[in-house]
Amino acid sequence: MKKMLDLISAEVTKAFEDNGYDAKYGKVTLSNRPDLCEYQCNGAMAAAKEYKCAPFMISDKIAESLKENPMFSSVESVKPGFLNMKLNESYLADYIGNMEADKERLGCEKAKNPKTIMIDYGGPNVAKPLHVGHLRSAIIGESVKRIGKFMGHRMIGDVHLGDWGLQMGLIITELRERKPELVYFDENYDGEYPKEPPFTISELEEIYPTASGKSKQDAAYKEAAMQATYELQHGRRGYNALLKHILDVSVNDLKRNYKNLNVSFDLWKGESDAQLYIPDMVQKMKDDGYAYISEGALVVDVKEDTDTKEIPPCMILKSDGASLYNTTDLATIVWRMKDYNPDELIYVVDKRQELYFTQVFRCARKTGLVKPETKLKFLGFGTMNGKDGKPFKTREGGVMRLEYLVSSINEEMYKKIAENHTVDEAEGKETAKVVALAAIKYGDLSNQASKDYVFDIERFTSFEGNTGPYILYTIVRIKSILKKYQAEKTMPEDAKILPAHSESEKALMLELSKFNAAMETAFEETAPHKICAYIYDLANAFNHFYHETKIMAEEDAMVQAGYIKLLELTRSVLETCIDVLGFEAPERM
RNA sequence: GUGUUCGUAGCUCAGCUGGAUAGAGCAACGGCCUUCUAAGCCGUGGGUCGGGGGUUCGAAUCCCUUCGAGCACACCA
Repeated sequence: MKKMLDLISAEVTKAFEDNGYDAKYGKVTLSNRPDLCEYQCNGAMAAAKEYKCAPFMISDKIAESLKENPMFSSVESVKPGFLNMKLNESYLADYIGNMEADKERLGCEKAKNPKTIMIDYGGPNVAKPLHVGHLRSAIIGESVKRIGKFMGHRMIGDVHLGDWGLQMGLIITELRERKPELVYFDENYDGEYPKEPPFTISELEEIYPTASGKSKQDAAYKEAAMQATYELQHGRRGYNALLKHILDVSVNDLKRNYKNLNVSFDLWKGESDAQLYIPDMVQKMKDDGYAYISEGALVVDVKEDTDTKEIPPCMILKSDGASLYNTTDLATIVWRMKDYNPDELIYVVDKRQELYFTQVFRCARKTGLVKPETKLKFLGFGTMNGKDGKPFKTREGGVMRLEYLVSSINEEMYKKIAENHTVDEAEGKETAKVVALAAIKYGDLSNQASKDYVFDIERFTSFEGNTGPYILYTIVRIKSILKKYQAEKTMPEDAKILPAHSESEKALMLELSKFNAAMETAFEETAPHKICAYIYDLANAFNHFYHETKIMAEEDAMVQAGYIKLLELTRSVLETCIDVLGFEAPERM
């Protein structure tokens, strides 16, 4: 279905043309004065200059032309040259009826040219627990992925594990100190390595920080870890077998954690998967004359004339010849292009890495790692701060584990539920989990991704006003009426959505009609917060309607059936939206 | 120092491809549950959109300047 604004714009544009004015002035926008009208066109004021006459002379003519148009219930030309329009109720009801009939898409067309888009989010480190810093990437990335999928694109989410580098050497070294008898450390061993890992996830999570601490104190220990890293990266069998165990144990745990957040990845690739591609890539950069030695390191210049500041070159290899983060990220682009040939790559990363990614993107483009038309997008997000405006920490000042954060919010939520209703404990806990996740995700996504935001647990668990729980509550109310209707009545065969009987019903319909535009905009601007803003408006419109209209008490069966259809559509739209945001609604709350 | 992002109600945030009276939520105050879930609805108070200039018929929005804050600036990731 075409977007409502486009349909209206088409009519208004035609009126401009019929009166001899340029089509470009016919653009219609949502009204910013809902008390006066629903839609407005300001083109007459802009056109006044070109046609050298008073703006209202133009708007008067346009209004006259549109007077008989069945699309509108009123068209007015006002003061300097505004064109104010209200939609005809029957026209609107038809539009909403078509949305309701389109169960799958709810009037939102899929992209005409579907793209393959790879999205890099998550970025957890192996052997380290997820902490609050990983939350935003997961939440935002998941939502961007789902929005793209809904719009018909092929979205491929890659977790991009941090599974390479010194941290692995550290773990191996510490393990060797503790259990030197393990076969992995016997260089002469050439048999099969055991299938069972020599540690559990909790041991692993304890080993890493211990090793990291020791290496800072003890130079010899650090040297050993670096040596282990080197040997690992140069194919020592036992170490690679250990790496596999570390990965397995860690990834299983990560999957469990992400599942709790309703986040999933199509690919569980890591930095280690890119290593294979490094030698050829580096060689090619040298051969093509892009890479050269500067201050001992191999670099590629990425300066551009339009830069307002000096952009340092992109470093490919350190002066000791070792690879670094850049190398891995570039090599990751190599396999992504080779295996998936994406039209676009999106990185959902902390915004502090912006300069770094500018370098990587330019280098990839310059050296031909990607095609000229491949889009590379940096979606930087801001820091999650505590109530004091400083980076979120535990009370003791440490990094807060994500699992801990989530479970403490779950508990708070359960308390609130238990206060409000008498519920069976199992159901209450389950509901608490669902509502808590909505609170966390909506709280994050309703802010612009690029801004820092304050994560205030109290506010998030208070669930009043513009929050996830408010949206869920609205859905639950709708479900409740629908259930009741289903139990007591049968929907007439020819039931359909009727022209609005009240202002609040029309307002609800107008909000519903914005669905396709909201989804499209959110995709184009990779802006989940626009979906949040939309469903908040929609939920408000519904709640106004709800309070004014006694649906189950309605005596006219056709009118009542029309209401029910309207509610079904409202529920579908809300549920589709929260689904792309990455959470869901319970049956009751 | 250079660059960059930002500064909107007491607090947390929308609005920013220029439009008519700058919007929400929280907090404060006042109404609404014998009636589809009051996690709701209705209402009141609260603003020199950091300051100053400019462009324009018209600026929170665009440009310049200034003050203030955050962040980043090649061998970490």
